[in-house]
Amino acid sequence: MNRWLVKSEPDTYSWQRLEKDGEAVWDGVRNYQARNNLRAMKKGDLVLFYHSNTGLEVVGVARVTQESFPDPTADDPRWLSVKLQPVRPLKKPVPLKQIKSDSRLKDLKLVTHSRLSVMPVTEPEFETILELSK
DNA sequence: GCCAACGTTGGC
DNA sequence: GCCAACGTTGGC
Repeated sequence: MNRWLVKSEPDTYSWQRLEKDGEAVWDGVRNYQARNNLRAMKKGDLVLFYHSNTGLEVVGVARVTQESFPDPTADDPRWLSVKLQPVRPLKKPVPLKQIKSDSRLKDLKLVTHSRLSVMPVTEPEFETILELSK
């Protein structure tokens, strides 16, 4: 199983909305690197859900429920979407500030490549974030 | 609201 | 194919 992190501006699509909807089509990604990451997602992969712009914290864990398919909102079928379902909210959201100050997370793309919206997370990084959320 | 970082576009 | 100009993202 692989692990990922996706970013969303809560004003556009929040974790609370995902919980309410029960499942979401993760569309609108228009960046090649992010697209390649969507393509590599497998059903059952776990996904950290991060609020960008407002919030600036990891707020929940989601799961991939459908592997990549052409993004219904794109003209070009090469852009892809996946489906996500909420698993659980973090007891304590993990703020970017805390992520940046933890040496175990220094290679996380959220820190090193801040504009990427869909990124892989290693298992130790994933576990570290869950640990910080307790 | 500002600005740095990054990606994309388009002229040459 | 290079690079300047421009647009967008996202942290502060």
